[in-house]
Amino acid sequence: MAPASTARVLVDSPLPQLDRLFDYRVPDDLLATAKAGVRVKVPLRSAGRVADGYIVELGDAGDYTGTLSDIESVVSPIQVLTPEVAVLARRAADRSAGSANDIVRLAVPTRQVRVEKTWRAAEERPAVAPVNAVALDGYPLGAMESAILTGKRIAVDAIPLVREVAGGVWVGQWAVTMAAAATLALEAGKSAILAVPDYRDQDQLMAALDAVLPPERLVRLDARQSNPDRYRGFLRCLEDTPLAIVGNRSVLYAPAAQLGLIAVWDDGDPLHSEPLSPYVHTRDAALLRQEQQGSSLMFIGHTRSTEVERLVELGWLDSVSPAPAYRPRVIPTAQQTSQDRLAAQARIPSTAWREAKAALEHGPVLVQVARPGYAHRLACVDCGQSARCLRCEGPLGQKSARATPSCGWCGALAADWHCDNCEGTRLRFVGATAGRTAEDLGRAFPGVRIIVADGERPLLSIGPEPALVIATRGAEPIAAGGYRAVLLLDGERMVARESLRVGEDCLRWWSNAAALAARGAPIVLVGVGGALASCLATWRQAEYARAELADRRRLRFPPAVRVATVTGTLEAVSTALEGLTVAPADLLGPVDTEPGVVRTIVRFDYNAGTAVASSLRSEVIKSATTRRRAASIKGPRPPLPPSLRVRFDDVEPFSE
DNA sequence: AGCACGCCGACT
DNA sequence: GTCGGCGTGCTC
Repeated sequence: MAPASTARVLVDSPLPQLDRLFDYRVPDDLLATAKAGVRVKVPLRSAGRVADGYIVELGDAGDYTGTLSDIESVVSPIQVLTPEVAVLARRAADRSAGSANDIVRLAVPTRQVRVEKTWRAAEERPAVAPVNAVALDGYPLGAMESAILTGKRIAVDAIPLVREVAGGVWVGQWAVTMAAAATLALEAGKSAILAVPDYRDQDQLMAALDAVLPPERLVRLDARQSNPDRYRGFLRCLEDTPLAIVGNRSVLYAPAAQLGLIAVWDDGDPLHSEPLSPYVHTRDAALLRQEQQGSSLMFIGHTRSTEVERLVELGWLDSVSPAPAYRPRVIPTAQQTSQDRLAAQARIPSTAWREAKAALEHGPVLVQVARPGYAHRLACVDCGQSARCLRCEGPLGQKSARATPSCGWCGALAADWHCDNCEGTRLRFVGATAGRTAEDLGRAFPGVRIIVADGERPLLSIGPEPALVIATRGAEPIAAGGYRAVLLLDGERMVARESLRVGEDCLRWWSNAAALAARGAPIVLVGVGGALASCLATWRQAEYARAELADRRRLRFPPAVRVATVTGTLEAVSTALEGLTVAPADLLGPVDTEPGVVRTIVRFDYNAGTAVASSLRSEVIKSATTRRRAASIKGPRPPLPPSLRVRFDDVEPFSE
């Protein structure tokens, strides 16, 4: 067999028009090292002489008929872009009208020559001992085991308790469940990819994994590591030994020997949403990779996102619940004034104050508060309900004090607005109420140790001693043995946020805090009623997701449909949308975002996704290769018009 | 992005 | 007759 002398190369360039494979000839002296997946340098007539890239495949040239250039050099013989990841990058990019390169940049860390040398020098790697799976407690016997071993896709309700995994180290039980699932995959000789939204979750999961796996089976991959650490971990993933690979969203693109399990914790957390182009959400990356590699897939959380609920209803995911069921003791409370003067000053209702006071005899008490400040909104003067667009139910806003209110989603002017609750016609601004301070709260519990945890004062865990822990939502420390009581104080303010996902988010914040309580400890939800409060109290988060999804179907909002936001000059956006001949797709907008820039939201059904993505992708390429007009004017450079930008499945425009 | 090719105004 | 302006298009 003649050695393959043609290589198809993915050139590392952010330009959308270069996002395809280029054919190069492999010169004889590089035949030994020019394997699929290696980094190479290749000449590109323009774009600055030589470009970096990866060999994606070897063998036959494509349909290109010109003379091929030679690969200039092989940067390193390590095959860092594995075939699976190359395919995944292409698919993820295609689905979101982006570049495979942008995904590859998340997938392959920057090269560290020293690290690479050490790794290659360690030729004889010690044989690793087989892994013994640990029992998966708290679920129907065998349900999870068979799902993981037979490549099923499941949506798992986490057990809302904390557990001690080592002397004095406590984690959420979800982490123990995920770690046990990973041991099942490893025992079967397969790798596991475990994705969590933030570093606090990552620490918990690592602690749970440390307790059940030897260190040589465990790899952490995340952006906070130093470059050498990250590259060292990455290289270990390239070895043949199956590993548990832990990280945040980009871990979904890690190379993994014999991938057997993908598990995603708390997929509703917005940190799973990738902020870099092409903005692929962890959940979507997980779904793509599961489909491609046939591993098992597990979404686990205390709440169910509407996206996961949709997949459950489609039969794509099977629901798994704990057995025996455990339900935290949630006490919904109206906002009634406390008898105690200091508690009343801190606006703590009497029920909450009494529960906390009693619990503080025995251990720590968690007080969850909202983050300070939130955006102003318009509401009906008569009944106080949030003002919504009569056409699409989007939130109304005002550009200036005298301007006619308009919809933040579809841009429609609300000139003859009337309240759909009480038929009132007058609007007013609702301002933020001053947040309660730690001092206010502390005064209501004289003599108690106060601990504050928020963005500025992060705190991962605390001991079992009595203390009042005041934490902003999402920053709650884990208490050894669990909190003796949990007060969810600012529910009313959290619910007032203007967002499509506000209900889901609140339920998630409250449920995650409630899961930090000791078994049977009271969890007091203050000042919130309705479906949200009752779903929390009955611990039926899936039911809430079901109702929420039904609403979104009625309104054609994501995730009942998919959306793409198209941003740019009015001219660029309208040209792009004229080219979009796909039905069924409808448009919301255009609305002005900043001077000279408009945004239109394209809504379409899931089965139109491929067509919409490829159509918008070709418009992006067209716009990137033909916009030259503004540069011709002499003198100080005019602000260059932002090129056409497309972002799929972003819910942010529905959150203003 | 860069860089080459290509078709109209003032120059040795 | 050419030198060179930057609009247009391509990159294996």
